[in-house]
Amino acid sequence: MGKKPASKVRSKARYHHGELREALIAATRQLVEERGAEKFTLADACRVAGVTTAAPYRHFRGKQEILEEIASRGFEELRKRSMTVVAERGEGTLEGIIAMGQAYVAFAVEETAVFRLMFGQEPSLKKAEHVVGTGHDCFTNVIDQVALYCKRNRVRGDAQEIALRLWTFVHGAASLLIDQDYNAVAPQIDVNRLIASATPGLLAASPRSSKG
Amino acid sequence: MGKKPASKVRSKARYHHGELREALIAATRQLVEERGAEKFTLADACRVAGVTTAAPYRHFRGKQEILEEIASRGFEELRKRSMTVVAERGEGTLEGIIAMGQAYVAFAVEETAVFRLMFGQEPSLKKAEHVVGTGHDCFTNVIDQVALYCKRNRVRGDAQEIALRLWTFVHGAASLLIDQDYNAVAPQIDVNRLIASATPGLLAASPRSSKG
DNA sequence: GTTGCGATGTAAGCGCCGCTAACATATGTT
DNA sequence: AACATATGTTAGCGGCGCTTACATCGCAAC
Repeated sequence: MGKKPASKVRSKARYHHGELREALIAATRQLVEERGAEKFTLADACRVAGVTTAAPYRHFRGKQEILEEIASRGFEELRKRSMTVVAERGEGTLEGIIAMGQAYVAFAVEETAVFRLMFGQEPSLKKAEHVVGTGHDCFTNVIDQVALYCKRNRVRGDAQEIALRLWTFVHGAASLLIDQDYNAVAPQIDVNRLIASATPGLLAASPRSSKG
Repeated sequence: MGKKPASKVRSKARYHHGELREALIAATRQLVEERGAEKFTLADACRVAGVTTAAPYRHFRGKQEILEEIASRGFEELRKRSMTVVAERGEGTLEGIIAMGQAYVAFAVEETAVFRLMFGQEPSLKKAEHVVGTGHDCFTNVIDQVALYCKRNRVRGDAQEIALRLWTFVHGAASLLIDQDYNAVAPQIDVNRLIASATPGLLAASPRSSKG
């Protein structure tokens, strides 16, 4: 009992971790992906990283700030994926645009918790400048592709509005899929096919709609 | 109404509340709408209802079960709204279907927190039978309208798939709107117009080839 | 009307959380 | 070597979800 400097099983019970910031981000990301962002506790992340629960406050203002960092990195990765996929399928083509949508959903499925953080309701995240900034860059990419498509195919219509339609649809698909809301209604749905089949209709110019 | 002789006037500090279950549901709904479902604490609801924090456990298994009840009632209200709006605009018409989508978004805007509960990721809600059931009924309504529309307009295509497309789009619009994700990209967006302009394209049968 | 009992509320308390303040240790510059 | 700073620890505050044991109420049987 009492105090003693007895070493633990750990090779070297360092007093200082050394890379605690990154270690906490990694632990948080893992735990959030496992148990969901709502059930995540900072204390658990501390245990994974092997530090006490007060340690994180040397690197982050609080729990929220770790989540912000993860969301911001998520936008960067999503943008990277989009650009990669479009480069493979062809800039400004229908196939490229469909592939972007499918990549969006794939990201949501593979990094569900990060995706939820990125687009969730947490108001403090909406105010974090670098989060909003990376998100905006991400969308600009879509507009560019749509504008190019419209130009090539002589589609009359605002590229921004068409891009918004596409984003809306694809985001809906991703949300309903990861929240398992399709299950009660169409458990066997193939979302990639759904996107491929809906995209052409969304890419058309706005029809003269009969008021709404 | 007054099948019960219970005193309507709040007498002084009764030991028994009398209608605690409903009072807690009401308090929860209010608090969740004010501060968000994640920040909501059962203890606060108890304070609003004027009881101790142990009282709810006579009526609910725990915090989660109150939220389930609210989600379930939300589905019922959403279905009611949908049916009302379609009855006004015309069964199986384009206008009726657009109006349903707009009603969906209106519900999400007016009852944001309830909407999030209904379609959120909380896994325990997905297992609650009456929640899933009412959600399913809600969607069946959409399929019926689309099927009727397709028959009248001789659209070849699976009504279920087309309904899924519509739901996907409209759910995406509602999500992006209430999570304020449009803000970083198109702050002035008119979602009702977006729905009206996108719906015709979504109602078409799956194209066998894109234009050109 | 009294009595007994189930339903419903309170009081007290456990373990966990986010966060803070004061203290201890490591790191690097001079 | 000595200090300044960065980084981790110990101890603790208030709050939460939930449980157990006790108090009170309402109603039915006698």
